[in-house]
Amino acid sequence: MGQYDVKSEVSDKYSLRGRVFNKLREDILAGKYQENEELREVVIGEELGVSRTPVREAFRQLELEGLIRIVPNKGAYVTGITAKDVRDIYMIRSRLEGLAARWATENISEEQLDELEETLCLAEFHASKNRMEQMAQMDSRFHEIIYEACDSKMLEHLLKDFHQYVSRIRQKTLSSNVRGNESNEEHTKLMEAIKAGNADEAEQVAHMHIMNAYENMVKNGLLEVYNS
Amino acid sequence: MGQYDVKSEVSDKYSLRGRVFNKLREDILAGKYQENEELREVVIGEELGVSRTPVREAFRQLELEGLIRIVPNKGAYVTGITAKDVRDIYMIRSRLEGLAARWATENISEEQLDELEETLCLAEFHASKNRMEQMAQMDSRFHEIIYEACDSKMLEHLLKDFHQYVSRIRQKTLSSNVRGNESNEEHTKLMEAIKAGNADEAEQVAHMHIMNAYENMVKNGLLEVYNS
DNA sequence: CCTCGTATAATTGTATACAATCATACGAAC
DNA sequence: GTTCGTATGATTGTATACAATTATACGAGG
Repeated sequence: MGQYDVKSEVSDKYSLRGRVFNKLREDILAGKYQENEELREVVIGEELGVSRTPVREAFRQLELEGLIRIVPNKGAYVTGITAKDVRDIYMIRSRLEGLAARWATENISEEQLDELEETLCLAEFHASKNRMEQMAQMDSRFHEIIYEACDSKMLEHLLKDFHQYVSRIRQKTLSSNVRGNESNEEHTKLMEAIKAGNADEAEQVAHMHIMNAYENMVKNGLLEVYNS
Repeated sequence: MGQYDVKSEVSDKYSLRGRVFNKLREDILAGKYQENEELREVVIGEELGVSRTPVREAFRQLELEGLIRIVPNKGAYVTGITAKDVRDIYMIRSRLEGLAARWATENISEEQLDELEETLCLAEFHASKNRMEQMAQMDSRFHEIIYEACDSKMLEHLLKDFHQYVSRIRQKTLSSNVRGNESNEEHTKLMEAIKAGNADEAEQVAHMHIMNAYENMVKNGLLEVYNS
């Protein structure tokens, strides 16, 4: 998602620009910068030991990714996330995850199905031991497998972008994850629909899964950090 | 949407980079370049009377917009669209247009509702006179009003990106538009659902509208230009 | 005739220099 | 004291110079 993009393989990792891009994205998603904090080209350049040119190019990409906002002749600022943004993302994701589940049902391979089961099993294990960090990791992996299995670079890219975007939230809300079991149950239902080849069911279950996740966040007041 | 972005206001129009970006985007969407045609930085720069720096920055953005593909140390190439890309876009759009219709139902203003009716009226007029070019313009405008009315910058940006992307197809298929009346009827149903405040109905109708548009393209063999 | 290696040219990647724009500080006028 | 205008500095925007990489041409060897 640049701020909402449609189709690219991004950022060769070994050019200076690629390194700047990846480093800044990582830092922003990790919460290193404050919202609306200004990023100066020379400062970032000095930190990474490069000139302004690759930094500027990385900035342009980060702007389209939606992570920073560039004001002409003024500067680059880290974008904030509002409660409404979070809502929008979850609603959009719910529809797209549904579609991904449908396509995954039609295209998933034996190996991917296997990995899905394995991931789910591990998630339940970690949930039972109350290891929320690892449980969340399995949760993410479960969704990623579906993105890959849906066999659409376009949809996969979109969903990964949104997922990344939302991970900024997780940074703040992970601790209070009380939805482990519920989430795993829904994953199980989804996997069974996919396994049974029931695309309509899979789409519906995946859709509701995201909607429920959002409802849960609201109910538990996890969005109240975004007051603006 | 760069290739799939999530949230940006793009490209200040008055910088050289912004001009390069807009010009190239326009040209690519208008079909000025062949698929996989190489874009050389100096050539583009000379054409527009600017140096390589703004051209390179524009390239980075166009890559994220999905209009070109950059191979490190090699060059920038205009991306092609395959029949599968078209299918993916339409399926994704069907879900997102549905969501946009839902939100529009909840947020649309009197003025916007008015403009919607007016646009629809004009579309029917042009259709009756067999003026497909103008009819298509009204069609686009109808959707745009909904994008704006849905009151979500994020969704609006996504849908406009996809719409733009798909407009490359229209360039090739507009002539054989035999769906004018059907399309207008569906628009009417959608508008009435919005007017009645029936969000569920609006989402469903908008969803089916895009699905039908796609089915129609397939049925009429309009995708056979994309053989790859 | 084909294959491979090297040399040359062309192109992209990065750094730096300069121009344009914007922010701040200071002082004059009221 | 407040307001406005100007001057200075800082920052971004663009152009150019140089480095690194890649493509092409050509010839030697088989």
